[in-house]
Amino acid sequence: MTALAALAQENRLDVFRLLVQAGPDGMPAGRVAEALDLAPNTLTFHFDRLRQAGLVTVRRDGRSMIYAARFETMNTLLGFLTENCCQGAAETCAPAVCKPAHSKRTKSTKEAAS
Amino acid sequence: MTALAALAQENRLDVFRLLVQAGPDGMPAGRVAEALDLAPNTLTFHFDRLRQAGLVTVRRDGRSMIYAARFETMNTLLGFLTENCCQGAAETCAPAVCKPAHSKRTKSTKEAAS
DNA sequence: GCTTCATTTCCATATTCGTTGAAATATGGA
DNA sequence: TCCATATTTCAACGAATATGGAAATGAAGC
Repeated sequence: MTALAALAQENRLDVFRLLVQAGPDGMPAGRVAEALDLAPNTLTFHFDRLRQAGLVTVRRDGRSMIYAARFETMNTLLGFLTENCCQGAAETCAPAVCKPAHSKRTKSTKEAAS
Repeated sequence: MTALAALAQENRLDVFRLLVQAGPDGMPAGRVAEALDLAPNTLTFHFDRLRQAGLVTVRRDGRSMIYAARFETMNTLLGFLTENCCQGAAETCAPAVCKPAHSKRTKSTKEAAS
């Protein structure tokens, strides 16, 4: 539910999409701010929401903060939404899966895919 | 986007789930209010949001208003979310589909499935 | 240690949201 | 016509949200 709410906001959805495109390596906050033309403090606010929802991870690299999408959570959300749709008839519903655009088969993506 | 926002609220999500369970024939507002223990005016507010998002339709039956889930819109939303996830690599992503639990193959559901 | 760069924290503000109570509207039946 | 039922409309309120400016924090380079 918090993941759903986190994505239900234009700017946050844009941020997440951008991070999905960036792939598992993520991308520094500053580049996101520049790409989406968002004030850095505003962006921090949205990052917090996304992180709280488990949709994003952060790590520090020098003075930059690198944010990256968590595909696992996105897949859980998609699973929840389809389950929601096909109550009691799961077999009639195709499962939805979210993978990095250019899969690098890292540890985390393997887990998410399993 | 409005569909995403519409579902990102506990009560509204519950309402939608209930309507999905109810299937294409839908269910009167009063029954929804009773099932979820929501005040009728509050419920109208949420129905409006869902309708605005195209997630729900209404028709009058006697003094009751019958609300029904629109699977088509839900499928569009799922499509959007997976597209969002598999940018440029759609073939690596399984499509998500939302169907009524007990498919009755009405005109509208056939359209949604196509 | 000082300065610069990247990001966050804090505080204020305007807006939107979800809910409620009271009154209005529409339908069906006696 | 009068009444009961089902739902909506309206006005109001507190809470949460999104955004902005100013100051603080942390890391790197001189």
